[in-house]
Amino acid sequence: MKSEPDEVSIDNLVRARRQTLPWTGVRNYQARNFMRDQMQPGDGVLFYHSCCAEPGVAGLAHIFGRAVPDTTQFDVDSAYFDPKSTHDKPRWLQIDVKLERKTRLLGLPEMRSVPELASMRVLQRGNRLSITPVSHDEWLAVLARLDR
DNA sequence: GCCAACGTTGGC
DNA sequence: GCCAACGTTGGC
Repeated sequence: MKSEPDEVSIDNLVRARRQTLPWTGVRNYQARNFMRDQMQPGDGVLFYHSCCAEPGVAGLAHIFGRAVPDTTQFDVDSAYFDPKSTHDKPRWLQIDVKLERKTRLLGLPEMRSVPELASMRVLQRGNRLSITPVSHDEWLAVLARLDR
């Protein structure tokens, strides 16, 4: 799951109450559908910092609970307000993410150097999805690399 | 349903 | 700040 650290960083998650944050602001249907259809409570999450000086995996987390309507879509004061969404038919979803641990930064150049991560979705050219699946092998490769 | 225009993302 | 890439929008 990608986030701009200026918006929400791994340190925000470390300091959050119960070390849990609602993942709000996803405004892409494919990413929303991952939350709705694919993500299960307990699923592992790689917390990835994007759009910053040092992009890369900054921590590990897991999914807590199920996807529910994103509260920010109804908040007129939010940058994520969506006037076309209704309470009856909410368009966007959020899901709780709970910290596992902050890790050392596994930076993008290092990730690109790992053969097992060559086809990782988040690293593909042109990928703009803020939520992308991670295969079991990719997960293991990231964990192994973090232990170095 | 097509497709050009536009806005956003994200690495550098 | 630049630029490539992509998703969304809206006219037709």
